[in-house]
Amino acid sequence: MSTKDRIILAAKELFSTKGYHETKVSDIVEKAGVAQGTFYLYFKSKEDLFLELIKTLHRRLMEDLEKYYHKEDSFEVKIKNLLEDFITEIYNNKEIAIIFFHYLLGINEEFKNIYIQKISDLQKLLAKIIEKDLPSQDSFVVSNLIIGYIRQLIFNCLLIKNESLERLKERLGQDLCIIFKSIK
Amino acid sequence: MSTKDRIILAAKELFSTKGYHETKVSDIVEKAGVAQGTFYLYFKSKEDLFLELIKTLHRRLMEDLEKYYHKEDSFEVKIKNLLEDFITEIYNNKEIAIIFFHYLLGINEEFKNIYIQKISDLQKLLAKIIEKDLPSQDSFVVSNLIIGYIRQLIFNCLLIKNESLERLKERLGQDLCIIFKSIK
Amino acid sequence: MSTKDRIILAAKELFSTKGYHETKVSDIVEKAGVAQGTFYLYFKSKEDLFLELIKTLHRRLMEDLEKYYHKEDSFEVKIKNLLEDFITEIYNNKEIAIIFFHYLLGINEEFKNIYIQKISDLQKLLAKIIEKDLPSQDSFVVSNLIIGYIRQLIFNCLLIKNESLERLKERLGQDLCIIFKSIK
Amino acid sequence: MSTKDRIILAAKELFSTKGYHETKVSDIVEKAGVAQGTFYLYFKSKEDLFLELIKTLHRRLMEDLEKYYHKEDSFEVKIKNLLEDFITEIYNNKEIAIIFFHYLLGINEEFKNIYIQKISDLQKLLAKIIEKDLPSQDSFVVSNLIIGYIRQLIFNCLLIKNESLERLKERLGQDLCIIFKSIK
DNA sequence: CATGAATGAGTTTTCATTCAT
DNA sequence: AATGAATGAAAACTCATTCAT
Repeated sequence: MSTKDRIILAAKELFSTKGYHETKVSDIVEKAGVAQGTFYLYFKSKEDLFLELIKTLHRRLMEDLEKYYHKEDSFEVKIKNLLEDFITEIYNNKEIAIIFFHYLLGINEEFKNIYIQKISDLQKLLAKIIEKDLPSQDSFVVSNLIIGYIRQLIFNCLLIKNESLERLKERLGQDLCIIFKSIK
Repeated sequence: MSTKDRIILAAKELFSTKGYHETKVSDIVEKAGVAQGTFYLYFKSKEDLFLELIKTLHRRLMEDLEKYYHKEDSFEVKIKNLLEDFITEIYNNKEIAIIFFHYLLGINEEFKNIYIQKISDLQKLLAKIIEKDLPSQDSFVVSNLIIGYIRQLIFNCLLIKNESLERLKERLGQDLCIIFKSIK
Repeated sequence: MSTKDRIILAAKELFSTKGYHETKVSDIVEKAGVAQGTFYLYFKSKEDLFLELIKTLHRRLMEDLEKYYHKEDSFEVKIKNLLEDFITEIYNNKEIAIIFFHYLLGINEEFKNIYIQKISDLQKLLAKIIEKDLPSQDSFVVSNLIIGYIRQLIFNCLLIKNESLERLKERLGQDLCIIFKSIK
Repeated sequence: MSTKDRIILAAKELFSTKGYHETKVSDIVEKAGVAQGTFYLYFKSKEDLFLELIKTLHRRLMEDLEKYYHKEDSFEVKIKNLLEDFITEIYNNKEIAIIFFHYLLGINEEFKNIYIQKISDLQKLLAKIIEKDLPSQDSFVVSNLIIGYIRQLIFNCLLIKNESLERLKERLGQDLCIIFKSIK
């Protein structure tokens, strides 16, 4: 693995365990097995690395959603597939997902604004996708509920219980029944 | 207002705007209009004050819920009254609610564990309350969904839009219809 | 002596001995007998303290010159008194004078520009003062020579030989004879 | 141009623009278009390169002066030719001249001593040359004034205005008239 | 000869906390 | 009770230098 990847891996794990401020650059480089200065060959600052992680996940989640914008499946099938893709991406980037959905908001004002912006991007795109099947006001409420649901799933299944991807999809299947009942 | 209250008021506002780490003791005392040393007459440390805020809100929310444990109303009436009381308490302690539900988890490992403990206390009590009307497995899922819903409400209505208590209750009423559809 | 003055005194001596970059904040606080953090109670940064020293001396030298702008003495008397006042001020702020006239230019680009600006301020004011007695082109050349002479005096008498104020004035007297010969 | 010369050229320009400390080895190699490690094939250290530049200019200036030690021209002709050679050498090594005459003194204690030593070498040789025409005490004062004059010329004409060699010699001619008036 | 990734000692700066008044 | 000057440990970041390729 490249030096840069070793640093990223160490950072992801530490940020998701200890939070942003309590993760020192010295923790990261120690875990990555490189010298302090090496960190700054690859990242301008601790903040720079942190935002790179956040932005990468955000871009991927957006791309995952975009693929569904033109899909012509039935509402329930589309939502089911979309959410399965979404939580697969999240599962494959557990640590950053935890950081993104649960830590980012409380770090400082700058990051708070980034969180609000990025979460609203996701929510709006989701709303646009389901607008074809629901009136626009409802699509907004539902997209909001879905984001909240995903966030809760990350907390319960990844942050607390560290469940497998299979278990995650299983839960999703069950919960979708309830959700569909409520919105149709 | 007493000196201690002035410090608490300043701290609540700053923590909820800037987060825990970015709020300096010097910011708090400046906003409270007292000297640096005065802070330590009333609080052992910055952490001590922070936890006092968190614990106070948590205790109040628990007390609000407990009152409903022995209520014999119908499920829907009980839940509706309970949530109205709950969000009223939250509204009256907006800043700490934001800190509690959105910031606490990401500060450090110690606070993460406190968050997990306290949020699970709330959720379990809620589950116990609705267990009378629902099978225990469902009560767990529903209490979980309700906490997630409340959290989302705090984010959208208090943190981002800063809406009034009336508007909050209005939304709650509308959303409960959907929620009840899904759980019955 | 106040803490701030102790820091300033230590800084002046160290900057004038070791230069700006080789003087560490840790050197200054050690010499001043205060803790590292104390430095930052009084100065925003090392640069901030350095510029405060420079600006204070520059302001004083400008004020010394300004007093002569409206004096109606003969050219030779005026110049003699003016230069005596000037070198007295310089003598009383030896260390900063050495920093100002000999070190400032070579520290970095920012300080280079400050030096060019401030030395040109002094030179222009001096030129204005002697313009009454000399044609404007000559006044420019002469003020330039005088600044150069003062600079050389600081190097030889203060930086290398550390001579007394009396010896400095004595030299000035002798040298002025030569200078007057050349410009009249 | 050889790799070594490319490094020297880059270093000269950077040192004379930004000063010693603010010029990083990474700046030099980037400007020279070579790799970081290549620097150390040709120079033991940054200091080593810097001193090589300084010593080379100093040796050349000393050699320029030495040629006049046995010249039997009249005082005025000798001084005029000598200074023309001197400023031609300086003009051809502008950047190092600026570093030598204006930056070296303020870098650190080691370089300060080197400056004092080298400038005093130059001044003493100059004094020896003019001792044949002037009493020894006067020769010292005059050599001192000449060095001060040269320094001022470098500041005004090379560092600030970047004038041509022709313009430099023109000024020298004019100024020498004044200087000769004062010392004879 | 040349490279450039890696090093780690060294520096500035921050800030929670203390304590004499 | 209240002050606020002083502390010093701890953190982010820099950069001259090395060395395996």
